[in-house]
Amino acid sequence: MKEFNPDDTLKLSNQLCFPLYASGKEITRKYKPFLDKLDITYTQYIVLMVLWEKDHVSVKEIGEKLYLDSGTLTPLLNKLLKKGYISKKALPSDNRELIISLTNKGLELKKEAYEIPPQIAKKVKLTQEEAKELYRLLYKVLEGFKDE
Amino acid sequence: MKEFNPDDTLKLSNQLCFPLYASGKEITRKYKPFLDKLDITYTQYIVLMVLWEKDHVSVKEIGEKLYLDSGTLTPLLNKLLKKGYISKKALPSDNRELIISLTNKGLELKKEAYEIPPQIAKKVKLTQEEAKELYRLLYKVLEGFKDE
DNA sequence: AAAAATTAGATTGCATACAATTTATTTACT
DNA sequence: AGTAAATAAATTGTATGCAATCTAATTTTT
Repeated sequence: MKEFNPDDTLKLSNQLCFPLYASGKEITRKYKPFLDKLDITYTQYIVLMVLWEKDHVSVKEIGEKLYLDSGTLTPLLNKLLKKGYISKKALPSDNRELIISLTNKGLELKKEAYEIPPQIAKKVKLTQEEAKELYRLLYKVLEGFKDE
Repeated sequence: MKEFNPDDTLKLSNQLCFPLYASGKEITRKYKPFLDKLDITYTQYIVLMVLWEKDHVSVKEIGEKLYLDSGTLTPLLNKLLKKGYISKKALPSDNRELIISLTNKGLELKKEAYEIPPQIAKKVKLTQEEAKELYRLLYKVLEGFKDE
């Protein structure tokens, strides 16, 4: 029978957090060569993904979907604006809300992005079932964090 | 039978990458209140974890274990040095290598860190089996990335 | 041994992240 | 209506994270 050693809990190899942190970092890195061609970053890409799925959303809504706050989004949206992919407009019924919309150029970009997910999927060496289970577990972690 | 729609691949909800990115970000955020008490950040914490497990390692070795490069580690190690948790010394047999060692203060900090992993584990709402499977899958993703 | 190639860290520049604060606006309350 | 509370973004400050480049030291080649 193994003795319990408090040191063990502090081993990198015993922490779920570390592979979560590292794989999150590494997978976004895999996107870089593909996103470089579109001249956008990973975070800009997921913001565009939100818009491609549903146009005309507030900064707040983008932030909720992506777990990002205005400190990250404000400058990032300004970059997308400068690149001509989005436009901003205050909501008439509530001037505090800023509605983000895709420009034609931003919409066009979607076509070029189609190629990306399959290429990344190829790099992730999991079976269909494993990928599905990983997906389920990650969302369970994320959902579990919400009620605190 | 469902038709295949290319738009579907670009939905946030269909991408494994996004929950990986988001959960990695969110779980490190959960550490903040605990690490604030020790006056260290998450990245500083995992560097110390490497050292707590094996003292006197090179910057390169730390980087390999944590998937971080010198651009991240150099300034971060300088902060840990300033706080008095580590010391630096060039390897006599190879002056390019910088060996990082724990100070007594850095070693002492480990005792205060014992409490942290169990507290985080409590926040992750997974069963033991799920946590284990998630762990396995994440390492499989990380390992799969290595051979490219 | 001298030149070329490699390697370990440091540096620079750009892009997040996020806590905390501020500002403008809107809603709730008396 | 007038003030207080709440809300959405913007701003500020600190800490990564990484690509690209640079520098010094070491190894490999010729």
